[in-house]
Amino acid sequence: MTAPQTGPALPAPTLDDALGRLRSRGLRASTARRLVLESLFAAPEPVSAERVADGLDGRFPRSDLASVYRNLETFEQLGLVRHFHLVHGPGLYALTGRDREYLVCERCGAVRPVLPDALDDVREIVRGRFGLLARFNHHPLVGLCEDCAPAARDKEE
Amino acid sequence: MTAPQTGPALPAPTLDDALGRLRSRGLRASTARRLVLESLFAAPEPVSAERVADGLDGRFPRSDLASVYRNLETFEQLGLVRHFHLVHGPGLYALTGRDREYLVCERCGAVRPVLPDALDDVREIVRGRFGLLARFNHHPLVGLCEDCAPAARDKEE
DNA sequence: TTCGATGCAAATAGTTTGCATTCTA
DNA sequence: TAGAATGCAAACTATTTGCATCGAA
Repeated sequence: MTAPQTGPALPAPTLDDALGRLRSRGLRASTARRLVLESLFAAPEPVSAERVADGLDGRFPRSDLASVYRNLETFEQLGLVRHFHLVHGPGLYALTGRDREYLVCERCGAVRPVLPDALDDVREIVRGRFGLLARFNHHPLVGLCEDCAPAARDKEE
Repeated sequence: MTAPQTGPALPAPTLDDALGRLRSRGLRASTARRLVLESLFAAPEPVSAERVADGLDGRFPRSDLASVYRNLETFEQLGLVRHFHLVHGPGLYALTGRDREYLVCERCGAVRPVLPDALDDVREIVRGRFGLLARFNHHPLVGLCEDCAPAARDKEE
């Protein structure tokens, strides 16, 4: 298992910028990598590796899924990309510089992205009490949304 | 997909109690089910389905993994069992009445179980601000522990 | 004597790895 | 042209499902 290197989160504003970052580290700006990056720049929302491999549902040529995973990991190590997990489904990838934290309903799956500072006071409580620096950008804060809480309460007590 | 029924969380203090609960719902107290319950009563810590199938690493006779999953789900619907996910690895199962919430370090995997009321003020903030009833018993509160926070900060900024 | 439950095998989702081939620097 | 990256297949982890058989009530 490779050490979990998150990499410095230095967003690349343009595709050429990102390719330049690759080259400057001695990595190669291959067609396959360009394709993945194009998809990420084109996607308004975080996307799964599979959607990237599908060329964003056909908007770009297909690429190999295994290579997409490898390349997304490379980009993540360079700080170009971040990925996170919602409760269900595949991991989602997005360019850095668009970072959010996520709240998810474990019952209906509803996702709510929030700006990181919206949870700073929570972070402060958890850090003070348990010495843990809480982060909700890679794994979300999970709970029950207003629609689901009543139904769940009935079943539980 | 079956509707996510959590079931009323009524702990069964003894094995016979749990078997009785099965019978009272018209379900059968089979040998396989007895075996799973024995493992859960014998385990001091939450256990994976695989460890249960292995008879708690040989302390009990083996059982079929698929049946173990089926039975754990049945028990969960009866409110006898709860399961939760840490960041890595399989889901973990434990008898109800031992409920905890979990804090996990996303970098080193360190797990810290806490009593549910230790996070009540966090719950209150999140509910007030986002209308989400936060729960950290099924999916943990994830962050960086004191050992890992400095290393991660270096790589990220 | 019924259904409910079992055990085996096979399928599933998401992701990773091995390896011969291809392409970039 | 050397070594990085690709593409395909195969492995992998955790879990679920189909189905013929078995067994508890």
